[in-house]
Amino acid sequence: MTTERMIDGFSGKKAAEIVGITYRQLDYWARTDLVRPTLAEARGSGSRRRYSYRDLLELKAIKNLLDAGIRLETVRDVFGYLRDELGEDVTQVNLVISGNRSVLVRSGEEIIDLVQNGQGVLNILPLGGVKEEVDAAIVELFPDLEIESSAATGSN
Amino acid sequence: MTTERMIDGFSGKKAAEIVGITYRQLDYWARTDLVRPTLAEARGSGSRRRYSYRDLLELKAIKNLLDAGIRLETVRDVFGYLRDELGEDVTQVNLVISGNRSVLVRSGEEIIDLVQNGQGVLNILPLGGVKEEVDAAIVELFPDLEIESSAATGSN
DNA sequence: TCTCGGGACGACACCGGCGTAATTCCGTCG
DNA sequence: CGACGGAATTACGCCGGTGTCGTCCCGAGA
Repeated sequence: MTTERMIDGFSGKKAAEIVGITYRQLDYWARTDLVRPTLAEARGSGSRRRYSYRDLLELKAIKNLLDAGIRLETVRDVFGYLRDELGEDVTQVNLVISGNRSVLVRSGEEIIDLVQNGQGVLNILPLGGVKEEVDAAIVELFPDLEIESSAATGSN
Repeated sequence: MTTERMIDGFSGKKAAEIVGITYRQLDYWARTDLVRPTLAEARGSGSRRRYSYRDLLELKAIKNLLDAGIRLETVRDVFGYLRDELGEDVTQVNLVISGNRSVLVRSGEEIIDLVQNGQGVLNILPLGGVKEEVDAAIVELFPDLEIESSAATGSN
């Protein structure tokens, strides 16, 4: 607050800490167009990326998929679809990945149907948990940051 | 039938064809102790592996997990657990992989519970489908082989 | 405007999971 | 018994996904 107002968002290092990935992964994903910082891209060596709160949600969702043993290649396909549908009501929605197809599902009933008909393997990621995990990590690591349920402010 | 009776089981090449993987994968998996032929191991160059019908089920289950984008490393962990539980009633049972834990689940209700409590990602593989797929592939590729629901005879 | 530090960039290495040959046999059949 | 075909073995290479370093440079602070 010394100057006037810090730029919103999170630095690369902080984003990596919050979602629990290495900086190398964050960097690699940014370069290969998996998750790029929406607030500020890198413009050459020495510049600084700025990640939005929604970027953190995507990063955390990816982290969860990786922890579940999903290949990064598959994650790329999934988020090609998911990026459009990822609205503001991420709460209580489940992401279902069936082979190379991805669907957003609300109720548990729909999931049963998919399992019944289910050919192939279903990967189910509860997106609500993602938001909770990110928020928890923020208050734990950087308690001074304000969180207002789907929007946050970051400082360096 | 010229000699007397062919040795039961499937050759490596046939097993690979039936489950839809490359021979190189089958070989690599056998050497790295993911799926080894139960009827006859390799005893040096020139020898021949013999795979049982249940081996085919495991191979096909693995193939399905790979197609779903699961990392082979994770598959290894899963089958460390699954190999004991993989009884004869593989029909209509679902394999649920939660992180590094794996569970066998019968009804769809239990799945919903898991999703509701669900932290992390759930991978669901319907094992019944595996058996159907293998049987179908056998009759399609080698119609002369007899299939008796959970036991089969192979010739070269 | 000078400095100084953090962060992007580039090159390199490494390991897993195969593909692609060439090689070496075992088995079986004539 | 001698040859031949099919299958296991070995060697080599490739590519994806990171870890590790060293370098370079932007940006904030004074």
